[in-house]
Amino acid sequence: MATMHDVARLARVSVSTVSYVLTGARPISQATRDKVLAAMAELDYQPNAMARGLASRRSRIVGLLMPMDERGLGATETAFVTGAAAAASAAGYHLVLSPVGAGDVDDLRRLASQRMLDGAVLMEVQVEDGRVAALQEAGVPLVLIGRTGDTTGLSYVDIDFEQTVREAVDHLVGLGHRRIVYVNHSAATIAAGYGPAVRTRDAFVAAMADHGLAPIMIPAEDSAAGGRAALTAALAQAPDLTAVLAMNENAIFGILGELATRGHAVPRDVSVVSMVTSPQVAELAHPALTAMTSPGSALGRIAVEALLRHLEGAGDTHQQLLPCALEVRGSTGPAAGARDRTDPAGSGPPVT
Amino acid sequence: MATMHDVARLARVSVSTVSYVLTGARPISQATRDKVLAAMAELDYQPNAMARGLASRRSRIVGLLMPMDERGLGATETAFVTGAAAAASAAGYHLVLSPVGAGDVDDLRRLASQRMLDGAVLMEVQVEDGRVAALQEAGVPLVLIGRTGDTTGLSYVDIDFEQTVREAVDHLVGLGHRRIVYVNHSAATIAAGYGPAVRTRDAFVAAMADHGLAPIMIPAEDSAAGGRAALTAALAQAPDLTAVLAMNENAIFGILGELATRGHAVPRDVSVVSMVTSPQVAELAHPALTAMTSPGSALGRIAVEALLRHLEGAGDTHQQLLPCALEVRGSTGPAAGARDRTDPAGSGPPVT
DNA sequence: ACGGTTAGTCGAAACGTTTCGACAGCCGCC
DNA sequence: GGCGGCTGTCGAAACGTTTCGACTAACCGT
Repeated sequence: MATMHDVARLARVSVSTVSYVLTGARPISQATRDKVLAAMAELDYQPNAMARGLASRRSRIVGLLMPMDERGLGATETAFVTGAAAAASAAGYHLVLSPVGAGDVDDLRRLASQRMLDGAVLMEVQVEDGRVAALQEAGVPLVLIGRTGDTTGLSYVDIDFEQTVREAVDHLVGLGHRRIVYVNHSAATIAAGYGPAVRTRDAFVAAMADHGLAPIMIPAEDSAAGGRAALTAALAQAPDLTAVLAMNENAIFGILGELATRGHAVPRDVSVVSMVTSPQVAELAHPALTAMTSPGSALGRIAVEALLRHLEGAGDTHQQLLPCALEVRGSTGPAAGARDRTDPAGSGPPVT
Repeated sequence: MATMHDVARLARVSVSTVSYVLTGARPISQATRDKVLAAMAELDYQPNAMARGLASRRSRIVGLLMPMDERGLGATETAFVTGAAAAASAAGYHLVLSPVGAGDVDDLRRLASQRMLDGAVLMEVQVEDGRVAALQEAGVPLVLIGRTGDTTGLSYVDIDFEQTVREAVDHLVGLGHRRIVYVNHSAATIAAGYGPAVRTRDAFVAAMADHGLAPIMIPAEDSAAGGRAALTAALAQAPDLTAVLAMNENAIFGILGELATRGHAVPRDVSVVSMVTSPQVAELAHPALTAMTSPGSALGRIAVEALLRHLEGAGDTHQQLLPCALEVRGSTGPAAGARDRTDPAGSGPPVT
């Protein structure tokens, strides 16, 4: 394995000159540069990452911190990971995947003190998330995918849940639906302060209120069984429901199954919209799900790019919300009897 | 940030003594050890990962190399990743995620020469995979998830496709099915030498032959649309099919959708078995899919553990096949008319 | 003609570990 | 009772970079 010394000797320059050619920290004449580059090429030189990291105090490694609980990742979270990995790689950085949840603050403190990470991207951020303080104390720049409660001075990228819920509700109301049930994550998840669950809940209440409608909300465990149970509960609470808006990628199939079991046809009897969903998942259902398509890998990419900008010295915070895009597929249609009904809220007829 | 020097000074010992306490490379008296540990605790000392890596020529970082193409990862591959990350983390190693496919051999050569990786786990291994040679030349230990064509001297963990296909076919034949269609990955994927596609194809032919049955095989693009097209093709080729065995996690929902569209009830008219599938995905279908449950995160964990054993100096190769476990759910049942039929192959009646 | 920049290069000192060689003391054993 | 072999510790030399200070030569404006 060739070192800088070898390159310097072959090019008949000093080691520092070789370094300057590589880093550009000082001007180097074209002639010298060419000699050095030729020597590098001949020796097939690659800088030693550890030595570089030690001397420069920059590892060129960023961490992707995510809880690694029970069930692994959904399709949406997986897209964050691949987007982040691709962006880091494209910028010449490395991405280490660390199973560090909001609870593992001690592990994180240890990790951060090792000076292995130039910066970190946090996934699955809770409204109160100890990881933020731990990293800040260790002086590790960070960007969130998601948001804590108080985001002053913090950089984040998140889904614009307010906007997403509003569009979904508008779509359903536009189709004439009035009795709309919102199926969220589990009660425990909501209580734990999981941002998407909390924010969509509030946004749903607000969006329904804007249309003069009463919000009906049911929590669901993240599983097909949870979805079935949720739909059963929903029908008990609102037997006349005509639409379901679901936040829960895992429960949605249980909801569809239970609807089928009970003989409710989709979308004739009940319309279904899935929120924050990847197109692949939406296509799995039959009929394919009308869904709010999540920005997916773009979110991971933007987070990493913002982090790298911080590492290059940019001091400003990057705060950005991306909406999910409504993609109408086969699971939504006009509300049963919508044509016969007057529309006191004034939401116009379905736009085509 | 405290360094070893600070610890040494506080404990009134030499720097090397502190190092020996940490690494255990030489014996240290209990009294000295206690002094040093106390000093470390007081200063909240954490070793600098870069310095350690440089001096020891071991980064404690392992790479997880996977192509990062179009569609991202399926649930099964995601499980590999989380399993690998958890195992690495538990052993005090870090796991870097590198988008390096079988084609990006030059990138990999560069990465390997940087001496950042102590070892690597390869995912999505092709039958001919240039990454193996690149890593071997760079002297980077590796473990495959999957297999190349020639595995002499190579460590790998893979799914036992032969066994898995055999069990799936036995299950269907045991239910009286004779006309069984195998839906594989796309023709291009098979042609590219993607191991799972090739091995299951061969295993299906063999398993069917053992039962005296003719294999019917259809490739499918990895999408719902691909599944629909495949089923259409299958029915054209074998209108009397009673069972579908599908390798393709993405196509399976298209197959189910097309069956529903054509009025074939599952499992009354057609039984469906999904291969190498995670339980969560199997539960998404209605009825829930009878499936060969993939070892999931265990595969990633075992691969990393084998790699770390190599790094600790173990010279033997680790070659292991894990079968998928048959989990009978609602998508399989007796073949239509099976009771009236004699069974010349001697496969007994369905076991209950 | 002269101080003041600037471009270009060099040597050496970090960076924070691990590891090698040396050595002191002690034990047990022919 | 000298000797080989342990145990425990130390000092110093790596490991392969980056970066700082210094130096030379050329060039500028006056």
